[in-house]
Order: sequence, then C-alpha cells, then structure tokens
Amino acid sequence: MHAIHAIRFGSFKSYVLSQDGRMQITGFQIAGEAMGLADLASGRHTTEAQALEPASLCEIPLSHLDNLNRELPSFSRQLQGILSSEIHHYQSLALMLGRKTAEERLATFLLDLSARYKTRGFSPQTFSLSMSRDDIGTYLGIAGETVCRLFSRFQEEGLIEARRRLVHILSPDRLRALAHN
Amino acid sequence: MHAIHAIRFGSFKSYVLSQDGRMQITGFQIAGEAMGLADLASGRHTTEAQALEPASLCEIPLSHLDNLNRELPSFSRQLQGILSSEIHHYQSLALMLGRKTAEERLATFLLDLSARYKTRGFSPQTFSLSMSRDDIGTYLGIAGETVCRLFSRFQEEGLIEARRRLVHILSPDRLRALAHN
DNA sequence: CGCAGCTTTGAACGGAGTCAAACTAAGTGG
DNA sequence: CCACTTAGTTTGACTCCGTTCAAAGCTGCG
Repeated sequence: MHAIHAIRFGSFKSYVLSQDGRMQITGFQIAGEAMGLADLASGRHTTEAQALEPASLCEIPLSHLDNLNRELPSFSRQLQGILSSEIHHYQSLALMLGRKTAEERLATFLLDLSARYKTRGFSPQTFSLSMSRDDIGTYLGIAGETVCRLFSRFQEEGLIEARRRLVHILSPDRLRALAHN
Repeated sequence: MHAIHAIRFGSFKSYVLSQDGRMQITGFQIAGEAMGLADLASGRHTTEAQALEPASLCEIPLSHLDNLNRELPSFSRQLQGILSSEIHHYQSLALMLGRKTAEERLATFLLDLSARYKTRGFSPQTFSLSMSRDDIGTYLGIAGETVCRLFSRFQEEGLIEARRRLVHILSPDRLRALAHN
C-alpha cells in the first residue's frame, strides 16, 4: 500500500473477502468520498474496491498525508473526522447485520441512499441504482433472491415503484416505519 | 461529547442501540485501548460502553486532542493509525455478521481472544472470560442460547474445555479450521 | 438474432431464534 | 451456617425466516 484514493466521479463498491472467498460489501462510494482508509495502520490493503460504472480516481500518496499533517493541523482534524465517520458507518452496518431482519435492512438501505442523493442535490424520490440486486444482498448480508422478493413486496404494498435499476420511493414515511432505525 | 477515553485497567463492552432497543455489541476493550473514537466527527456520543469488572478510565478532552495535533505531528499519524485499525476491526466484524455461520463466529471469537491475551503476556490457552454468554451472542449477532450450545458442542468434540467463564483451548488448529478466516 | 447477465418467482430445506424449564453458582441476610 | 434470592448457564422442542436450488423472463448488446 502506498496511497489512499478519493473518487473524482463514478461510483464503487468496497468489500472484504474471507479466506474461502465469501464477500462482504462494506459500502458503496460516490464522488467526493475516500477509499482505502482502513489500511492506513497496517500498511497493507485488505479492502478491495470495484467500479460500478466508468469512474475516475485521485491518488493521495501516503507521503503527502504526512506532509499535510505536519504543515496543516486543520487537515489532521479533518482526516480524523472522516475516519471517525467511517467508523460510525460501520457501527450502523454492524447493528444492521447483527440485529435486523431482511425487511428492515432493505428499508434502511433505500432510505440511506435516498438521503445521500438528496444531500448531493439529486431527487430523493427517484434515482437509479448503480449496483445489482446481488450487490445489495452482499452488502446487507442477505441473498440476492431475498432482495428481489423484498423489492416485489415493497412494490405490492405501494411503498416503492421499481423497474430494474430505476427506483421511485412512494412512501418514505412507511418505509421509515419499517426500518426501525 | 467533550472527551474520548482510554482504559487504565479493567475491561468494557461497547455497543450501539437501535431505536427500539436492540443492542449490538461492537467490541470488548481492555487496558490500553481507546473508546469513543466513533464520535469524533459528529460530536455526539452514539456509542455507549459498560464496565465488565471494576475499571479505571483516563479522560482525554477534545481540546487536548487539538493541541496535540497542532504541536505533535507524530501524534496525528498515531491517532489516525488507531482510527484506521478500528475500521479494520469493524470490517472483520461485518464479514462475520454478514457471512459467517454461528459456528464460525464463535471459533473466530475464541481465537481472537486467545491471540489478544497472548500479546498481553497471558496464556493463550487458558483464560477467564470477562463477559457473559449473552454478551458474546450480542457481539456475534446470535442468541445467547446458540452460544451455549456451541460451547457444549466444541467441548464434546474436544476442541475446548469450558466451565462457566473459564476457558481452556485444547486444539487451536482444529478451531482455526472451523473459523474459516 | 441470439447470447450473456440480470432479475424474478417458486418450492423445499435447514440453521438459528424463541420460549420454556431445569440446573448451577454465588451472594445475601437471618 | 443455612435457607433464599438472583443472575447466569444449559438443554430441549418447536417455529420460522431466509437460503438454496432451479427454472423462466427480461434487456441490452455484439
């Protein structure tokens, strides 16, 4: 490992693998977010990432990090903030993977995505998923088939409208009620 | 939130709660380790911790952190390293909670503990758990009863010897084979 | 057109949860 | 020192959510 990366445009899935090849996706990153932070300490990349669409990266060599730390104390705090919020993300993920039902997981996931698109200036109701059903399952700790079934059920119940990757959130409130955040 | 904490002696369980009160234990900390790092960014404590035995804490006010960052660049890197390895821990946890069977989880947990005791100079084969079966389950994302059953099974199969909190690891190798790390 | 990769849906199975009861072990107070 | 309480552990029986395996349906692309 010699650098961390920031996304200029495009989106990625980050994941870890067990010895026998099982995958756990740890997050989906979009433009402006960082990747590879988990490995600052060890100096080895244990996380991998894969682009979900054409994308562009900005490489930040470790040596630059040291320089910035030395010369710009506000940078230190900022980086620590990014690391800290990453930890926060993982805490939510752990709560989800350890204690939530499949239904709660997908509801939470859709609301998270929605909120994220909103802060980026996109519509929080209508958006296009950049990842497959299988990817969603691999992130939520459930099978891709279960994700499909839930999409269908949410649709039957009038919570969302989904046609392949295109998602339309009809009732954020009822979705929030399902999520039990 | 006004400070983070380091453990002087004793041990803790850290956890997060869902709205409806479900608990996910995110880790067990022992002397020399830090707590509260997840909340540096938000400035609010979303993590809670509870002592598992008589313990003593060292409080580190946030203002001190800023001073240290300003005056001691090596401290910045060190703190970033701690944060980064915390992220690394959560990645393993996510892999465990998302993709492993109950059996694999407990085997992994016992080996982790064993390794941790070893680095602290204690016996890696024989140690006393500071947490209950329920706590272990709440950490591993399984029911306390399942933990009990697995303890019994591991014992029947000659992998460990456990009498209440006292654990003796008989066959680390076979345990490692079960863990599938 | 036809292939390849998603997505969707069905049927059957199984691992772990839940509920409940019995069994320690360690205090606590009379 | 013993009866009593309390918290944790262990085990059993039953249930159910989500997985697995399989087949069929879409969509887009070469």
